[in-house]
Amino acid sequence: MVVKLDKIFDSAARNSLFKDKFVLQANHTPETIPHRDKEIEQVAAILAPCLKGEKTSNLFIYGNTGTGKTLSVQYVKNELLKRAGTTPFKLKIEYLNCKLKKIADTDYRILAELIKKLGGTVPATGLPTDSVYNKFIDLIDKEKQILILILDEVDQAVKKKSDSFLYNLTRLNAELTNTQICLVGISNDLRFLDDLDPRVKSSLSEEEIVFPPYNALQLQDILRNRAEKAFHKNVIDEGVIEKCAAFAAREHGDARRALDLLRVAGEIAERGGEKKIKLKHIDLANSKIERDKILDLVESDPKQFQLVLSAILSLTEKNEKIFTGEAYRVYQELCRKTGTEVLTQRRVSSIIGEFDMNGLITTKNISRGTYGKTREIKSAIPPEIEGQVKVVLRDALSL
DNA sequence: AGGTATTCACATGAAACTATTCTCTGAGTTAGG
DNA sequence: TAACTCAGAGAATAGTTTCATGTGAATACCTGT
Repeated sequence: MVVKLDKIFDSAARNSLFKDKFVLQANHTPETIPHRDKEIEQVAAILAPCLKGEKTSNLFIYGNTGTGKTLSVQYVKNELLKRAGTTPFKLKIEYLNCKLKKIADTDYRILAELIKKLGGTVPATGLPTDSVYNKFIDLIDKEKQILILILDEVDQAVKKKSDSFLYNLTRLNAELTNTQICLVGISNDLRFLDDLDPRVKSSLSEEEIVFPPYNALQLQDILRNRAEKAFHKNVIDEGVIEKCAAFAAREHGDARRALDLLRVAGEIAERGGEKKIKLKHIDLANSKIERDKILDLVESDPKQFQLVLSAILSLTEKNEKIFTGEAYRVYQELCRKTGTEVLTQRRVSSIIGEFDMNGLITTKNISRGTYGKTREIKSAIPPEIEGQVKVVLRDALSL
């Protein structure tokens, strides 16, 4: 055993393809952001008045995941702060990601987090929300300053709660005497603004910027840029970058996805003891990412969901087409075996609906005449992963 | 033959219920003055 | 005496059940030829 491990460690140390893997990680901030000049300029133009001590318009930014929204805004933030040292008043810019669970998915938590970032303290729990608001107001209104709040993934914060939080924030300026607040909302859901209270909507989106997805050529640039720093020279085979970009472009131009792909491909090549990243590694990486995504999803689902999925998978073995009724019967069987309580068909039906949403299965409503109307269920899990999914399910359910 | 009525096996929606998590209030505690 | 802490009451939420209503077409049942 020891000998074997030694070998592994040795080879890992010897022929590392990576120079700096961190560059490919999602949270890395590069110095240059290719193909976003126009957007960055727009953002900067809108926020620039804050350098003169004026209140800027609230800004709302849309765009799919991996289109550089967060990156661009962070970049502008840093540039503004660099300049801010020379201004006669204070300029503060706070960035907050509302999606991080357990940190900021209720207005209380978001406020608590903001207060913490601004140097105040709040008990983790126990205070009424209004008093936290007041504390927040006190804290920022103590001195004359301009505060820019960047709320990343605002849609998440609003989806859970109501939009009252945003409403309060937009009205905040009225209560402040010294400080001016500007809001920058970032969201990847284009429809998000539509089901917002009109008052909030108009006030939050005084300005709007849309970040379009990257096309394949732009993705190539981005990848080349980063690959140069991430890998040693000449480790990337001909066409690899192009293929990476093409894959990611298919996925709505998601740059994050492209970088992941390249990184995982690198890891696979390295583990295989190869000196170069080849085209086949991209394919392998693609299916690995896909596989991990599915396995994660399956693993983190609640037990009842796993039971339903097990039922569907065990039926898939036997025949191509599955109907809700059959699936429900097998599911009941499984519940009895595992000693789990049986959910109603109504619920199982909506669980199946959720699987459809996640892309684990596909369903189609069909009518079978006298034999009723039902959903035709097909597993969308690639056959080569199915085995692993089953193992995960078996472990989780201790079958 | 051609038309329409029925019927199946669920889908889909809305409301009600329930267990768990959050928020809030006031009593008790601490610490500073 | 003001500020903090904490337990328990009450509110909010997520997950589920119950009840109600809808649905497309194969089949059964007419109806007049």
